[in-house]
Amino acid sequence: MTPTTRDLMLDVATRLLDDGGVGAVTLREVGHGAGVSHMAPYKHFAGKEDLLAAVAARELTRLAGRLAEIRTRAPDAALRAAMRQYVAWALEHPARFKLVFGAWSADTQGLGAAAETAHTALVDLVTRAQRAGALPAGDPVRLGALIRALAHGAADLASAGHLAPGGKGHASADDLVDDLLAYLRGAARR
Amino acid sequence: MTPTTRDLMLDVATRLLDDGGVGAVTLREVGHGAGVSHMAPYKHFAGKEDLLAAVAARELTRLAGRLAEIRTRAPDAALRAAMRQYVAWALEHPARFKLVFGAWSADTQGLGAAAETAHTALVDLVTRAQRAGALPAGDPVRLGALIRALAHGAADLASAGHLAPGGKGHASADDLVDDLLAYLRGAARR
DNA sequence: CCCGCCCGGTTTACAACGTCAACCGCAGCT
DNA sequence: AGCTGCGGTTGACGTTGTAAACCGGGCGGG
Repeated sequence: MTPTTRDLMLDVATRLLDDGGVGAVTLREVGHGAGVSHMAPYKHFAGKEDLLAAVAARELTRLAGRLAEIRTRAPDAALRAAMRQYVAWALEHPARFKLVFGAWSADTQGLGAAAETAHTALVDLVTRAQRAGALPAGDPVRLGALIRALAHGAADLASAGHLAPGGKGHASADDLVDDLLAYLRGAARR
Repeated sequence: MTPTTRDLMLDVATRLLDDGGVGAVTLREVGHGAGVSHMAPYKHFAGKEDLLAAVAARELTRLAGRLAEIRTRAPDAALRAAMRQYVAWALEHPARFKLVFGAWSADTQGLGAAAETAHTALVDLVTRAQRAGALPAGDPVRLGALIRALAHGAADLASAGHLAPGGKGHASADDLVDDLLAYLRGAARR
């Protein structure tokens, strides 16, 4: 089917997000970009917050979907691939990243549900890696939180330009993820 | 000496930041809160960005100062204390945290210099911990980046409410820092 | 067949914000 | 005394989020 006006608005909002940050998303321009008036968005969203929440939910769902695809690979490589995917996405779309993983004012739009799905997928990857001997034993939820927190922090710092102030010890976000997984793999063999 | 109008404005801006996020900091209200008109801030700052950069620089300098105090403790405990300080500060003042560690448009106000100071302090702590056998060998800059990235990510996720969706595997940001340091301490003994 | 209703859309209006421009009084130096 | 610059003011403008009121057309019930 031809895309609904609502979906068009989501697309426009996402594009604005990408080349100007959250502040550059203007309801008026979303309307105009979708070929309607500046008030039309209110017919589909309760307000700006709600629009952004819808964008975030769609992005999170897509991200979770790509994580799910990765699940079909070998357990030990899958986790690393998933974290690289996460980091690469964050660096390529910093504004989407900040929106999706920023504070949500309202739990509208099934944002929580999408997050739950992504979280479950990660825990699954961790469990499989543990069984493959690539991660130490222990609560997979907690281990997943550790890995995710590192990937998140590395991506956030890198995207803000706060990694590698000097050119010498230049560790990229990917490098940090690899470092952590290497240490954890070492801990598994003991 | 009695505080200058400029410092008053920084205080007002910081307060607004704390109870409303970056979006709630209004130049007009900064002026009004400092007892002057809505245009007075422009006599001290080039614009809103510049004001926020000044606030960020002051906060970063203070944070670095507290890290420097910690340096006097025992090497192995100092690093953990520093990371806890970082996390606690982030959770107590989420808006300041996002401002200071968000993307800086302009490097005005000595923001870069303050960051360099804090970074140096961290690397120093890491080096001392390595000598004390609490961390594995390796480039201290890179190891510092790893630890900082984890603390940053854990604090950011926690402050956004994205840690521990289920009540059971509830790992706090502090817990994650402890986990990482424990794994690293284990890796040092090998 | 016609009537009324709702849905997606429009126009108009308003208040808040960042910022530009012009003006102003006073301290301090020449 | 007069000029200058700094900290301050008032007023205006354009942009934004949002409220309110209006409107046409498709559609289900009489």
